[in-house]
Amino acid sequence: MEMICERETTSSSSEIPYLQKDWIEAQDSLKRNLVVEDDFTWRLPASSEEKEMEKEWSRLKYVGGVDVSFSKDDPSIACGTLVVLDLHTLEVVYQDSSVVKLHIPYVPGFLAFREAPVLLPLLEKMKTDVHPCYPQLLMVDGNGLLHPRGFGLACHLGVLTNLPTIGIGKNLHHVDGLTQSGVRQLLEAKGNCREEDLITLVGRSGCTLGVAMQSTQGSLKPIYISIGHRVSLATAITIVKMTCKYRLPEPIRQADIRSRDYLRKRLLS
DNA sequence: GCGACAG
DNA sequence: ATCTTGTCGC
Repeated sequence: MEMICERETTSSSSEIPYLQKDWIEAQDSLKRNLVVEDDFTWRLPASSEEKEMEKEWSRLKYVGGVDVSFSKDDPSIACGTLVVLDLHTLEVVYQDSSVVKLHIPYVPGFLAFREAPVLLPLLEKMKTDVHPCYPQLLMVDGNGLLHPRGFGLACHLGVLTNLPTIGIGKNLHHVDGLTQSGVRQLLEAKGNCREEDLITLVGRSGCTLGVAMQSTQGSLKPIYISIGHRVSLATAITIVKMTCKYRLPEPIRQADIRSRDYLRKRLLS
């Protein structure tokens, strides 16, 4: 005789309500290790004559980017991709992908539990191989502090890998009273919280959660930058600007493109 | 109660 | 995330 566990069937918003409690605990637990200030050994690239005087290893050079794409036929088939770019040339110097079957659904606010298991092995592999291009900083397609509990995918990956990370969102996650229309209004009103091509995202609580940046002249649609781990917002903005040839910073864009190509090649879809 | 909700 | 063609423009 086996016990039949009664499943929750009244909730239409989630198939697995009992797990979310565990997920929230996990996020709160990991968040205790979160660092939201500059905390790294390298410095930004030299811009002038000081170049000759500096040691190469002390400068930020290897910037990683991660993304996950999905099969159009089978949405549970995912391809995680890690790329590393040379910050100076913005060329891809390392690339790795892995196709896996996912069993965890996407639930807003819990993206990390779906995507981190795909991405972490790619980073671990590089680290155990002591690869010379192991990233000094990681850009993540997903938010960091800009999250319902202040601990999005970028923070999650940062804490688990102990890497400095920056969160990049392509759409605004409505959090702490922030809305797309509100952001658009601020973008148009070239006065208040706006400085040049970016506006600070301050939630109802008064916390600064990130910035919306019009990274390219041609695109009205901003990208949303937030702290991941061990990088201040000001530094995050500086680094994102250094890598934006197009709307998305190159590490994210390249991971995105190559992830999709890899899946297409392997599944002929 | 209803709608909103990163990828 | 993914489904989708052409098209306007530098």
